[in-house]
Amino acid sequence: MRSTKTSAKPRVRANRSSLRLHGAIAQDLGVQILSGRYQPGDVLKREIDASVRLKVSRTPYREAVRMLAAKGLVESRPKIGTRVSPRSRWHLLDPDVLSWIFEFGPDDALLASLFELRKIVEPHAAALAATRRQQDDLRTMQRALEDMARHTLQVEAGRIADQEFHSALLRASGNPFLISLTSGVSAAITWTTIFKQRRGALSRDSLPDHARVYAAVAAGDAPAAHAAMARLIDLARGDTPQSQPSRKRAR
Amino acid sequence: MRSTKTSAKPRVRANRSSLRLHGAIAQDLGVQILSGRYQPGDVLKREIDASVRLKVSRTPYREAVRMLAAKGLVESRPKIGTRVSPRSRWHLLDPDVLSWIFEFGPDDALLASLFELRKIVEPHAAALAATRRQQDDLRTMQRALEDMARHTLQVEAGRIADQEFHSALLRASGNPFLISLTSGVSAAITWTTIFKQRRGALSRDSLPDHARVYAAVAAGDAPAAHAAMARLIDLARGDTPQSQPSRKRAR
DNA sequence: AGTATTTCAATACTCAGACAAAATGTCACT
DNA sequence: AGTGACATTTTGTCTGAGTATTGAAATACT
Repeated sequence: MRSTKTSAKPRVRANRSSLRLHGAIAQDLGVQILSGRYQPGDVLKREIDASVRLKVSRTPYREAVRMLAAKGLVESRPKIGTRVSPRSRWHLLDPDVLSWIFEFGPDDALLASLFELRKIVEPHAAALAATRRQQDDLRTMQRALEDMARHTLQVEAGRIADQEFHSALLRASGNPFLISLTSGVSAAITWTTIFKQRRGALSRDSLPDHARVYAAVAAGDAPAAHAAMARLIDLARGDTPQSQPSRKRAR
Repeated sequence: MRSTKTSAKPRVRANRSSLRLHGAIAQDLGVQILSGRYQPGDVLKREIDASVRLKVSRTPYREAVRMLAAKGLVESRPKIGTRVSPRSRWHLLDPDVLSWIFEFGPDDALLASLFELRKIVEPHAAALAATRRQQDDLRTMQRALEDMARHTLQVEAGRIADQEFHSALLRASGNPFLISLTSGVSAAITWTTIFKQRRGALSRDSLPDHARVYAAVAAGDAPAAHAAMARLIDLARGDTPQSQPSRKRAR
C-alpha cells in the first residue's frame, strides 16, 4: 500500500469538459498506450485498483476500457486482465487513435507513412471525383478554395478550409470507404502545417495547386485530376521533416 | 405500453459465448444500425427502457453503446438520448463494422466500393512490398501460396490461406496504415468467394495470379508487382455481381 | 413585441457494493 | 505421469441510488 494518504493526484484530467469522464479516461489511457508508456503485451492494473488510482468508480473506467477495446488497442479477459494488443490490431485510422497519436507530439516516421497513404489514395480519389462529382460537391470545394484564399494557412480558419477541401473531394469520390479515410488525411494536413509553422519555414503557397485539382475535377478530367493531386501531395510532403522511409519510385 | 406480459423475448442472442454480454448487445445494435433498421438521426430508446427490453442490466448495455460510439455509429448526450450518427461518421473500415455490414447479407454496391478501394491500395502496397519485404515476409507469403494450392478455395483452410497471403503482403509494405486496412481486404475476399460459391460459378483458379504477384515481390520488381496485383484484383472483381458502385449520398 | 434570463424536466452519467462467471493454476488421486 | 476436482483471481453483471448536463418551456425585462 503506497501511502496514498492525501496525495490527491487528479490522475484523470477533465481537460475537455465535453468529454465525459469515461471519454477523458479513454483519452488518458489511449495516449499512454500510443506513446509507448504501455507496451503491447503489458497488462493494465486490475480495474479495481486502476479506478481507485484515478479516483473514479469502476463504471466509467470500464466504459473507457470498452472504448479502447473497440479501437483494437486492448483486450480484456477474466482472470488475465486487460492487456495491450499487438500493434497490428490497432485501428490506426480511427480518428481518436490518430488524434491520440499526435497528441503528445507526432512520430516523424508515422507521419511519413501517413503521407505515403495519401499519395496512394488521394490521386485516385481525385480521379474518381472527376467522374462522379455532383454540383454541390463542386460548390463546397469552391467555397473551401475561396476560404483558403481569404484567410491564409496562418489562421485556423484557413487550415480548416484546407481540410474541408480535401474532405469534400473524398466525398465527391462517392466511395464510402474513401470517405472514411477523411480523418487520416485531415490529421496529416494538420500536422504538416503545424510542422511548417513550428520551423518557421516559409510556407509554399499551395493555393494554385489546389486550384489545379479543382479545375480538373470540375472539368471531369480524371487523368489531370490524378496528376494534379499527386503533385500537390508531393509538394506538401516536401515540407515535412523527413520524407525518409520511402525510397519511392516514380509514379 | 404493449402488453409485453410474458413475451419473454430474449432479444439479445448470446450466439457467441466468446462475446461477453456487452459484445453481444453491441453486435445486435450494430447490425440493426448497419442494416438500416435504425436510420441516422434516429434516437434509440432511453437506456433504462432498452436494457429492460433486452433483459439485461444497464451496465452491459451502456458498455455496448460506448463501443458503438467508439466506432462512430452513435452519439449520446444527456437529455437527448443516444442517436445514430450520420453515415459520414461511421468507421466503415473498422473490422467489427465490416463484419456487421456483411452479417445480414452484403450490399452489392458496398462490396463494389470495397473492391474499388482494393484496386487503389493493393497494387501500390505490392509495389512497396517489392522494395521493402523481409525474408520472413516472403516465407509467409510462400507458405500461404502452398496452402492455397494444397487446399482449394472450396475449403475453409484455403480461403484463410488466401487472406493470409494478402495480409502478409500488406505487412510487407512496411506501412502501418496500409497494414491496418487488412480487415477490409479480408472482408472483400471472404464475401467474394462466398458469392462465387453461392452462385455456383466456376471459380477461376486464382493461384497463378497470386504466384505472379509473389514472384514480382520476391524479385524486388515493384512495377511488375503493381501490375500483377492490379490484374489479380480485376479478375477477382469480375466474379462479383456488379462492378459498378452506385452513387449514394452520405449525407 | 421581442429578447434575455430563469426554471424545469428528461436523460445520460457517476457512484457504491454485491454477486456471478470464466479461466488459470494447483493439488490430490488414480 | 496423467487426470480431474477445486481454489483463486480477475473481469463481467446486477441493483439502486444520486448527480450533471442540456434543451425547452416559462418568466422577467427592455
